[in-house]
Amino acid sequence: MVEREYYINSLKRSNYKITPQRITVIDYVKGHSPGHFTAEAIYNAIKSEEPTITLATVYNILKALQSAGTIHSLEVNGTTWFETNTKFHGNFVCDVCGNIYDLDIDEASLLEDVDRDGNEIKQASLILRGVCRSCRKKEADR
Amino acid sequence: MVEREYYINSLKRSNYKITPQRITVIDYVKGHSPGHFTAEAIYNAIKSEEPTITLATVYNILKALQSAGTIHSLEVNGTTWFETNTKFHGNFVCDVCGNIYDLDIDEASLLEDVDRDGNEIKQASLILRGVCRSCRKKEADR
DNA sequence: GTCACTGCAAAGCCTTTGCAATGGG
DNA sequence: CCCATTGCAAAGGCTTTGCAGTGAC
Repeated sequence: MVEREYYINSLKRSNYKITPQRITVIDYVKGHSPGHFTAEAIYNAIKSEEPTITLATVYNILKALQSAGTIHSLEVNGTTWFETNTKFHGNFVCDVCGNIYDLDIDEASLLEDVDRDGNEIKQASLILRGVCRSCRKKEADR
Repeated sequence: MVEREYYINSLKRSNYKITPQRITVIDYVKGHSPGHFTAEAIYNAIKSEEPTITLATVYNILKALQSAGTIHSLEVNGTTWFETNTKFHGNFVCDVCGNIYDLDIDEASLLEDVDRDGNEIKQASLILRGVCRSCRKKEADR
């Protein structure tokens, strides 16, 4: 598992300060990795531990973590999801239950043949949609 | 170029009615293909021709076209972009100028090795981010 | 001591909804 | 004719902003 220090050092390297609120968010996402989180879900999960924190602060922290390169984000149906898996992969979104699953995909083979046309690619995000295994099973049972 | 009839027939096949407003939107996106449009940009572009149309109606029409399978959408920085290119490809978003460019990518080679794990994949959307050729040129000139 | 961060409230942006009137099939 | 669609206004969901007070370094 990735250590708390990894997130802290990355923040420091990008000139962010280490606050208790940031530690709490780090511990939460680190403890639930790999996974996919909305700002609100994180807020609800940690507010008992950090009673004065607000949703705006959670957004602020997630932005800092993202800018430090330790988390990624993806947008699905108008809401932003964050994930600790920064290695390239596919995010499979189930249109039935809304869950998001990681799918292994080789970035090299994906991008090696791309005609970049002079553009500089810094990041790639693959979103797949469909029906997940468990929802297909439920449908079959009806 | 794809004909107007293609969009109209697709709508009919999905039991949508053909209204003047829908024709106007179809003609606009068809005439600007391939390209990437926000609902608001389409609304602004066509409101002189269709003076009573509202943004809500444009959203409604885009939803119908998407559900009929003739356009795709992607979310970037909180706003939805629509495109007529329904063949799989990468959408390269320039983080400097905000423009979106299509990149050819072979879907087969991308997905052939994926362990689908029982999930049914219906759609794939690849968003790439970075700095586009023309913005790199501008940066180099400074 | 300074400047970034927090907490709070309010605003902002994009998109959807509710509803009466209209018109396409 | 009927029901989907339109136009309008208002609401809704998610995210950001402004600002005073606090605290990390």
